[in-house]
Amino acid sequence: MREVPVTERPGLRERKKARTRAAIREHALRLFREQGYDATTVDQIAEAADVSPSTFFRYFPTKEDVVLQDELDVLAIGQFEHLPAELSPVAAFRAATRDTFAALDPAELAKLQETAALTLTVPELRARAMDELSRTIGDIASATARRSGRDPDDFAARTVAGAIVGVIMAATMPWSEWAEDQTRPDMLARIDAALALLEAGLPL
Amino acid sequence: MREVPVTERPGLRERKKARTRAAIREHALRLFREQGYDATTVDQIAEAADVSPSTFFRYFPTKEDVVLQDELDVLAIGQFEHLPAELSPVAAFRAATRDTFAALDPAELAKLQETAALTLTVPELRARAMDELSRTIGDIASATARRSGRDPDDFAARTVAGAIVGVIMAATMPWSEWAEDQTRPDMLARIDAALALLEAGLPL
DNA sequence: CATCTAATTGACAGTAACTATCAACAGCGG
DNA sequence: CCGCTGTTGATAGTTACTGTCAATTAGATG
Repeated sequence: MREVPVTERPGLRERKKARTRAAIREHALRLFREQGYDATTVDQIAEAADVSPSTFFRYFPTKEDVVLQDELDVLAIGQFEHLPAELSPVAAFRAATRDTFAALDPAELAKLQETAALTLTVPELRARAMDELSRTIGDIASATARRSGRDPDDFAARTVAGAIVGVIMAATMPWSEWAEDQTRPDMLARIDAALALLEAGLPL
Repeated sequence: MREVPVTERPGLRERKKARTRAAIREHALRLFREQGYDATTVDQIAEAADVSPSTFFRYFPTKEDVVLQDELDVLAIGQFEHLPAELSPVAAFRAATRDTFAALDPAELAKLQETAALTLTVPELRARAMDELSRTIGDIASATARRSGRDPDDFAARTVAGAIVGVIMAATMPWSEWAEDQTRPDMLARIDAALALLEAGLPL
C-alpha cells in the first residue's frame, strides 16, 4: 500500500514526464512558428525534442493536440459559477471573462496568443477547436442551470449558453479585412463588446 | 473561340461527370451506413463506384467532403434576405428556416437526415461542419447588414448572426440523454424553439 | 468521315499521420 | 540488491492524400 502525503512532491518519474511533455510542446510550437504547421512533421518535432516519434504520440494523441490544450474556458466557467445569482447569465459570464483574462500573467498570455493565432489560421486546428465549443456550450449550460436552480439539461439554459458561445465566435473569428491581426490583444475587448450587445438584447 | 449558348443542355461529358459524382456519393453513404464511416476506406468506395481511387479524389477533395455538402444554410439565407425589413433579424431568420424546411421534398429530407446523423456522430465530420459555421456566421451577418442598410462588416450584425448560429448549435447538437436519436424530425422544432427564446430576449 | 485537341481517367510512386507490438530499460518499493 | 511496473524506442503496418504520366475519349473542326 502506497502512502500519499498531501504535500508530497511528485517523484522523479512524474517530473520527467512533465519535462518531456513541455519539451515536445515547446519545440513543436517553435517549429510551427518557424516553418508553419503543415510543413512541420511529427518526426521533426520528435527529433527536436529528442524523443522517438512513438513517444510523441504517447504524450499527444494527435498533432493537433499539441496546440489545442486551452483551459481558459474551464477557468472562466469556474469564475462564472461563483458570481451572485442576481446577475443575468450573460452579465455574469461577461464579468467572469474579464476576471479570467485579468488573472493571466504575461507569459501565459503570450503563449495563449500564439496558440490562438495558430488555431484561427490552420483549418484543421480551427475545426477541432470549434468542435470543442459544443462541449463548452454544455459546460456553460450546466453552470447556468446550476446558478438558477434548474435542471442541468434545461433547454433555455442551453440556449443561453449557445448564444454566449455564438457571439464570442462571431467576435473572435477572423473576417474580411482583419484576417491578419487576429492576435491583437483587444480580442478581450471584442468579446466584451459582443457580450454587451447580447446583454442589451441584440439591438440593431 | 467557343460559343456558349445560354440554354445549351449539358453535353455528354457533363452528364457523365454528374452521374459519376452521384454514384460515388451514393455508394459512399451506403457503405458508411453499413460499415461505419471509419471502417470504410476510400479504396472501397472507389471500387464500389467502379472508379479508380484517384478519380475519387478528383471529385471530392477529402473523404469528409462526400458527406459535407450542405446547401441548406444558403437556401435559408436566401429566404431570409427577401423577408420584409420590419421583422427583427431573429424573427426573420426563424421564418426563413421554417420556409426552407417546408420546401424540402421527402427524399431530400431523408438524405439530409442521414448526412446530419453522420455529421453529428463522427468527430472529424462534426469538426469540419462546425468550422463551416464561421462562414455561415459571415453570410448571415452580411445578409442582416444588407436588410438593415448597414455596412457588410458591421459588428452588431455579426453579433446577431453569431447568436443565431449559437442557439441553433445548442439546439441541434446532441447532449446527455438523447445522444441516440439526433435524427428525429423534430430537429426543426428544436431550432424554432431556440430561435423563439432568442427572440424573446433569452428569458430564464 | 477523318482528325485534332483538351478533358478525363487510371496506374504508379510517394509522403505523413497515425496504430500495434514487443523487447529493452529505468524508477520505485521491498 | 531484486523484482515489478511504467516508460521508451524500434519496427512494421494502414490509410488518407498528392503528383506525375500515359492512355483514352468527348467534342469541335475541316
